[in-house]
Amino acid sequence: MAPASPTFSPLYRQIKSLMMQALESAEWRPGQAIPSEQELAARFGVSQGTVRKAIDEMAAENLLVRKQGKGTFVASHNDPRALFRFLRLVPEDGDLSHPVSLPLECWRAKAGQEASRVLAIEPGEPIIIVRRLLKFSSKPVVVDEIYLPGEIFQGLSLEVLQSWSGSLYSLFEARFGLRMIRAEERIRAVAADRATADILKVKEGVPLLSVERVTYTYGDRPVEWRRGLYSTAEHYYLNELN
Amino acid sequence: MAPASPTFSPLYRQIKSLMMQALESAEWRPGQAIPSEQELAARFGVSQGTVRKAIDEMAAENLLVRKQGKGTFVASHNDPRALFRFLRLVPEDGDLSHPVSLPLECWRAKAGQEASRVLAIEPGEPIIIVRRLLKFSSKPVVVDEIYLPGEIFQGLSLEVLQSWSGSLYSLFEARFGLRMIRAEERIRAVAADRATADILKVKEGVPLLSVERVTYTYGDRPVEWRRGLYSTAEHYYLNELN
DNA sequence: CAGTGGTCTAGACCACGTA
DNA sequence: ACGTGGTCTAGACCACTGG
Repeated sequence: MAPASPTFSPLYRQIKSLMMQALESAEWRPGQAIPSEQELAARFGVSQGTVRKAIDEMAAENLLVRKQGKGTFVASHNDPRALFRFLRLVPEDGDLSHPVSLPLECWRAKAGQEASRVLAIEPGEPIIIVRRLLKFSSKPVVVDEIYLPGEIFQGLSLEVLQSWSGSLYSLFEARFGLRMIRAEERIRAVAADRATADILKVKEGVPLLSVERVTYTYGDRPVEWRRGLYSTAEHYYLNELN
Repeated sequence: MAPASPTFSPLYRQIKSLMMQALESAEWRPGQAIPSEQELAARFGVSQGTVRKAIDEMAAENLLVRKQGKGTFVASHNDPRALFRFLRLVPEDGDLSHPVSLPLECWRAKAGQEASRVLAIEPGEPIIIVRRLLKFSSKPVVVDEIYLPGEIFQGLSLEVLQSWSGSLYSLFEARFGLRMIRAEERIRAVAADRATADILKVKEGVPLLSVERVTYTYGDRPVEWRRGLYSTAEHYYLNELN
């Protein structure tokens, strides 16, 4: 008898993967509209409903944004709705003012054991390390140390960082064509060391949140590794469990 | 001219809300199969596709679980897949053994300011407080203090807790007909007090994760407030950002 | 085999945004 | 008025499960 197909893939998933290619190859760029459902149906030779289901899934994954009456757009970190997608820290009082990013340092180095493992590059390959401070209402709350593959982020410097007014990820998107689509955070409680305590204006030894984040772009490629130390005296990390 | 309808609600959402009623009224119980899509379509007088879309949304919200060839089931906390839906703590080494819950105390009290606010009950109304320890591979890792509305949890006692082998929420579901469907966690870093340090076998003052959780049942009714203190020496809190 | 959910189609009509 | 996404229908066929 014929062997059961072990890898049945419905049409709409094949369409989806074609559309993913259009994203990865930058045929469709962040912020831009993609072709209408009718056009895509014609282009792929399927019905509108099938294209629709592919788009539905991609919208659910925050890759596309549908706007009734206007069209379907490639998600962008410039979109105000995406700004807080990765920052879960919230002020105790309901202060809504945007946090401000202050780049402190930016230097080059070679990947050590841990960085190479996390970023899936060879040990010794160039990386870029950024240190920056995050302020809420002028108060220092987060110190981040960010590790980036040098290969991808050529030309990144403290000047570039300081002259950019938007979020880090919108800079990465605009300047390096890199869209962050998913991240994992590992959270622990640690005691503030001397240097960090000074920057965050807390006492040495105060408990801080240690937030390690690995961020992925298309194809689950890790492209950022960062460790943040969060002062939780007047802020907390908010997580919604569904 | 006719006023524009300010509250347009598509058919499938109306169907969805009818199905939500069937859940809340316990017409359909956790673990049981709901009627087939065909039957529901007939019952509500709509096409199968419309029922389908309602079910799709509810499945996305973890209220229902579809099983091809078998039917659609009401989600249950007894389902092994649901066990880790609310516990995000993970051992540093990939140890997969289930954590064990050890109830320590259970007593009655009257709701204070904070408890009444969070649980949306009147100050002075009866509440039940549970303290319990969570062990991973026989090591104490989490101390929880859990506040429950006495109204709902009548008959809850230390004996009941100790004689239950499953998760807390599966107990709540089986014994009190309460299904937890959503939660918010507020996370901070704090120093271990003496009592907690003793229980978790760490030194006083060690940084711990403070995890405050409010859990909601159908209709966004808060029915649990708990505060956990997590030792993150050999474990971390894992959060996936999409 | 019958029954369930899963996919795909084609067509009609509605709501929204823009011009 | 037109084009977009959003809803709804009816029907055909496929994949999976269990008797």
